[in-house]
Amino acid sequence: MFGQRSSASAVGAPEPAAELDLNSDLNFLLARATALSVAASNAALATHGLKVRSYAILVVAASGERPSQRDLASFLHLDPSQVVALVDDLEQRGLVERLPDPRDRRANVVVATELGLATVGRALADVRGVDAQTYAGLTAAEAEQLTELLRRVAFPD
Amino acid sequence: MFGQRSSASAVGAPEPAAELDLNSDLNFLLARATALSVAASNAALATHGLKVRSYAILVVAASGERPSQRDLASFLHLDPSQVVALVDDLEQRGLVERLPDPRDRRANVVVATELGLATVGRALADVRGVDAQTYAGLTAAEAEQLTELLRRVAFPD
DNA sequence: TATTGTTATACTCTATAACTATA
DNA sequence: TATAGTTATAGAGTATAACAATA
Repeated sequence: MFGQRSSASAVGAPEPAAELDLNSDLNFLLARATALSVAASNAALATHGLKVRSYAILVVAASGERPSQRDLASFLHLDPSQVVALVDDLEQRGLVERLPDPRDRRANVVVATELGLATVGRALADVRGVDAQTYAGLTAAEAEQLTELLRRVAFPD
Repeated sequence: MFGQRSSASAVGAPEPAAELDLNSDLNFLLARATALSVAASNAALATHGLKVRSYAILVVAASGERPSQRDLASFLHLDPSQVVALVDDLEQRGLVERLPDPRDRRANVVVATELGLATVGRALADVRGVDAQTYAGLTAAEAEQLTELLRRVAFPD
């Protein structure tokens, strides 16, 4: 069902509006592709005790950027109060540290520990593994193309 | 912050792993683009008392496909128990009807009413309006290209 | 025996407001 | 006066198991 639009409606049924085809709807395709991506990523991350949100925090903490919790919140589109809980969890497991920001005594800088760096490296490899399945329908060039188009949507500037 | 990778880390900081750049990560860009899309769509749909999930149900109900609740669940990646609540809401507001499936007395077929068709038409127009903003960074050809690439990811067959 | 719709339940995710300490 | 982190809480979204009617 829903593979292609039926060319004729059932006799007597109210006429459906024209362009009501979710298979061509960017919002719908985006949501569905993301659902597959998140499910696959979470499966790959479960081995490491991570989910997409905690993994994203860990990746940025391991990037060398030394983000504050506020930076993490705005970059990852999370509420600051959610970052607290996520960093709490990662810190208790020894994957990240909260370090004082020398330039603002209100702020914490979140940095991955050595264990955190090792963990994110292994997690990344596993995510790449499931990505091969998730994006199996695309060639490498198409995946690169998709990345560029999505970047323009995700970061409108 | 995070606009481009810093070329040099702070002295003495642990060396970050190489390809830890979320700005090039398909999973991350997909999630972020979807978050923007959902927020914009929900804002456009609020006027009509809809959100993306109830809107999706209504769109399929208005498509002439005459889906069962089970069809809706699998196509929209929802649990059948969620479809119950969503269809309840739409039915109570007179936007869809549950009709008996002549070929299976267990199943309901979900069909948009005349009011539902009118509503989905107006909602669609408003969603198209915010889409112009959401995808403003893309030309029409690029949006079409993105649609095709996402379709291959969202429907792996 | 399997499937459709349904109910109940719990768990995750997300959003909001208020507080404290610093700026 | 505004901002960073925190706490508490409620709402939305999601997942699971079990049940009655029907296949």
